[in-house]
Amino acid sequence: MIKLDRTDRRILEALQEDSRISNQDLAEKVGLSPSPCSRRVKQLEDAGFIERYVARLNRSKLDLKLTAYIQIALDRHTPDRFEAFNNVVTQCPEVVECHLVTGQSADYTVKVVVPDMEYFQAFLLNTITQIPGVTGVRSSFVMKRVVDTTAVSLQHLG
Amino acid sequence: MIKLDRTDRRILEALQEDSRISNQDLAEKVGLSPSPCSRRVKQLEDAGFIERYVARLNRSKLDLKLTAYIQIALDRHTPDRFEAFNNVVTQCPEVVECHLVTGQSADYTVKVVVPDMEYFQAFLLNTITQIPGVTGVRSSFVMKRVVDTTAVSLQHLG
DNA sequence: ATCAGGATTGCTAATTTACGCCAAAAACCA
DNA sequence: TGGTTTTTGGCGTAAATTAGCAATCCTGAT
Repeated sequence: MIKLDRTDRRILEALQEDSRISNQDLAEKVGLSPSPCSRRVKQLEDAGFIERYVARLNRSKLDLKLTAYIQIALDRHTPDRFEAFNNVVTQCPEVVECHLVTGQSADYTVKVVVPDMEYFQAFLLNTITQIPGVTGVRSSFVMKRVVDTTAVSLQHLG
Repeated sequence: MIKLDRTDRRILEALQEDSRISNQDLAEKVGLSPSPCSRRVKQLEDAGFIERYVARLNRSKLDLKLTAYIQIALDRHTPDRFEAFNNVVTQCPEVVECHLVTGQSADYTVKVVVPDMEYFQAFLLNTITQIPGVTGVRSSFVMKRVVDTTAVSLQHLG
């Protein structure tokens, strides 16, 4: 499958908003009967357009009150430096995002979700700054979440 | 509902990984029979621990090849400045995250997902820099996604 | 240790949902 | 326009979800 028609796009948009919608309701929403709707969903999964279905939790209710961005610079840009960093960060459950980015002072942008500042400080000291090659570290903290979604725009497709 | 026991945590962890798991499989995974399992899921939803269920899409397959972080500074920190900014950014489908953050040079950190650099440049010029009060704008681009999950750690609860 | 009181579990049954099969309709291409 | 391919929608079967109810487990107090 290569090309997506308007119905496929509407299915993807609906599933981005509510992945637990029943196939019947989804079919009605996109103007299809249940049979072809479930077929298309399965095709979208098999073709890799849908990567996974996840539940989003309320972080503050779960005592995860602090979200932080950490800008990290490495001393050298060698494969072993990157590999070491990636290996550690991938194993940290506190890390929800980690990206290698362009820019002047930072190589990595890391987003962590933790209970509080005390936890964060320990994480920074015991984990991040222990990684070989990590030199510059600069943190900023989220005061207010204005937008936080996983849904991407599909407008450019139609 | 206030306190979560080990079974609740295992349910939340499983749903963070795969929200479309059948109730039967979920029940087996957490060591429960289907009935109490579905009851607990519903309670976790009603109590607000589970906010929503979403599908995550393959961005590059959907021609969304560029992810960018934009650091934005405002000229003044007045309510009308913040309100104007939030209103615009909330309406942009390209914006997947926008946070008011602490820090020296930036007030907002905005994450956008767009098809390419040309689209990004137009978005920056026509949308972001048009918002009253926006002064400093600095962009960095994601070269490699090392970690990108929505699942948060629940270790601290038990 | 024993015994209520409350909460949680597991079974069963009824409703709802999903999925494969097949003919009909639509779209596509020469 | 005619023939081919693809997609659709309805039907029937199988499966899953959800509510009701009795039994069990846990908790806390005497």
